[in-house]
Amino acid sequence: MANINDVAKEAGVSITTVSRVLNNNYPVKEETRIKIEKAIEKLNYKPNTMARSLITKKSSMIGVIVPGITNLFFPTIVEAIEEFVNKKGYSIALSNTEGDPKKELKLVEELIGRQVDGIILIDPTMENLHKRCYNELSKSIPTIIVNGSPEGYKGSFVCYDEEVGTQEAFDYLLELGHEKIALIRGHKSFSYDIKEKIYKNVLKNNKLSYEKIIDAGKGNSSEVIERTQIVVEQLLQKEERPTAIFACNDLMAVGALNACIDLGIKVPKDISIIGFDNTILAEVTHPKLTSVDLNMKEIGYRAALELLELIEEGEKSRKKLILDTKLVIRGSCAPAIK
Amino acid sequence: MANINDVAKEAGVSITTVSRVLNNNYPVKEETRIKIEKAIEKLNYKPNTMARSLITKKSSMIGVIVPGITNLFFPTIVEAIEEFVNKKGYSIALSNTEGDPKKELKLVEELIGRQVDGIILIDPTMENLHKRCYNELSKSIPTIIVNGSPEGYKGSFVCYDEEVGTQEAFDYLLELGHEKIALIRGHKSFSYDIKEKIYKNVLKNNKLSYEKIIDAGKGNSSEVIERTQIVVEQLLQKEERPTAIFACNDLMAVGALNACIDLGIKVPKDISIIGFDNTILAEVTHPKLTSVDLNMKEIGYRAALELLELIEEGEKSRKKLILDTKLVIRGSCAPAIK
DNA sequence: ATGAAAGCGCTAACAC
DNA sequence: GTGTTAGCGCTTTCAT
Repeated sequence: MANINDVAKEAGVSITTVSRVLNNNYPVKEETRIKIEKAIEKLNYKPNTMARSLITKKSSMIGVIVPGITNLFFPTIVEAIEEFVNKKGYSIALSNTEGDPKKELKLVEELIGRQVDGIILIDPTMENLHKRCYNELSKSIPTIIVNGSPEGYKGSFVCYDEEVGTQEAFDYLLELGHEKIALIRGHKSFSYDIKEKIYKNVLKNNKLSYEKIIDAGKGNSSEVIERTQIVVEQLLQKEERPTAIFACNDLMAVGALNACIDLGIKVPKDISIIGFDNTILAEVTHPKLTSVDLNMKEIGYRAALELLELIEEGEKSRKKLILDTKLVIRGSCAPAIK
Repeated sequence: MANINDVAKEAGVSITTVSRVLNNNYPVKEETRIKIEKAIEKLNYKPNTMARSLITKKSSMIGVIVPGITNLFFPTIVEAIEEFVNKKGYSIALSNTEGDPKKELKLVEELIGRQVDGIILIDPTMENLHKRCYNELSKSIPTIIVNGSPEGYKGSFVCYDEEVGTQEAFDYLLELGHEKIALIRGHKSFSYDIKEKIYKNVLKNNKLSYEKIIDAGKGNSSEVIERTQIVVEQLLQKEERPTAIFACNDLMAVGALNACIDLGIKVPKDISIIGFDNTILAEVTHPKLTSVDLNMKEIGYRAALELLELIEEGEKSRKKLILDTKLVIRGSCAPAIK
């Protein structure tokens, strides 16, 4: 690969002058500029970003860390980040933790070694968050945490208000007259815990005695659908049936829906099902799922926006951004049958 | 940020020695090593990957370019790439072209400027492919093209055999006795064209006179579902109805399915629907969709494997890898009613 | 308007 | 086993 020296030689000028036309930051005689541009063209020269970054201390790279690219809503966040950041001249380095706290930490180190200008950490593990791993980090490099429990984290973050969104979903079910509501959740995660907490509050505050919490196990891909279907079928064959099911994500809602269809139970006439995350799945089922929208696109956009501000204007103060969720009403809920 | 000089000073040795314990490539006295390790720890020193790469001419970065992260199957490929490559000590830089040929070219240049060790170009635009934009590229830097039409491209690639997969799907419908098959496709793309070609061949070879090609328009997200639903509803209300629908992707298959459900047409009893791509959508509908699996995970894995081979062992010869597709039979197809 | 030279943080000859 | 030094490709003073 040709370097700046080759170009300078080819054009018969010094490397300084080449650098000047490259960066267009000092006056260069039109004639010289043209000579240099021709040389660049001829040699197919591309400036070495790394050498440049070494001096300028700016890599124009943003590190983005996700727990899993195939989780249905992360691509939306990542796309929004990429779009915004790219317009401002940055690229993204994407890493996948697979939910492993150790790998998460390792990847952060790696990104720092690569001199990224900032890091967006999407849904980091509770473990690392609780160990306060990221407080120091956020002081040494611009960092935004997305959608983690902010608990104990002293840096900037953007998240959705899971509590409010959950509450809104339950309120909707209550309005429809449901008194026997089951909750489907997955294995340990802050997100499930908080929903369970609200669920229990709702039961208490409304003096509802029916309480059923079902665990659909681990994972975020299609196997959760099958597993949910099995446990929900068991639930529905017991004597006291819920009139509504609150699923902690859309995958579980689909599983619940399939269980109903297979048992000949009509949704929403006999049972209402409400999902969470409002992924594309909610638009695919029949009936379409009523689901809580997390506004992932906006979250990605805001995270990127805040990060670039942090990078370009320095940390003025910690930013906490809590975005609204929105209940998207489709066809999977109906008034409770008395 | 501390640098190697700071560490050397702190430990009272030369930077060379520090470099040696960092890379663990030359013998260093145990005592000295410990001193240095302590200094590294104390200063929270992380080697600057860029400076290192400048010398070694190796960035350990792989550039991955996709037309859209939110397309349902790209995350699967990307994840497979990330997983493999990461084990071998590489990271990935991910860019999104949004299907724009200009942006695609720009992003390639950018990655080269960043000194990536190799590039995986997923589903590049026909436009750039036809302009032979990537023949030179593949000579100057290890490059794998995934899933493009290899036509005219002289470098290495891995793709699935769309023709065979499509043929297999049609054969399956024929076996089931279908003679009136409609095709739903989207706007111009190699992938749609090839399916249409096979479709027409099938009709000709089997002397089938029913021919219906429906265009569901652009895009790869949920709006395609709605649009397909509308056009399919129109189709089904005409006098001569197909007994089977071949959808060029799962989104379109879902749209077709929804159209049937809304019109009270039973799937698969009255109409069979076959999808393509075998995304998670195929497992979500009811009935579940019979769909052609493209083996995206394997594709990602093989692309990464071939690329690293290219990088580490040099280009021995052009590799063409054509992977098998697999028809996944679920519940959306049944024998034709006569 | 242009060039010479220093130096970003690191590795790799080469000495000792 | 350790240090000195050159230099990767570039930007940036400082001269001219």
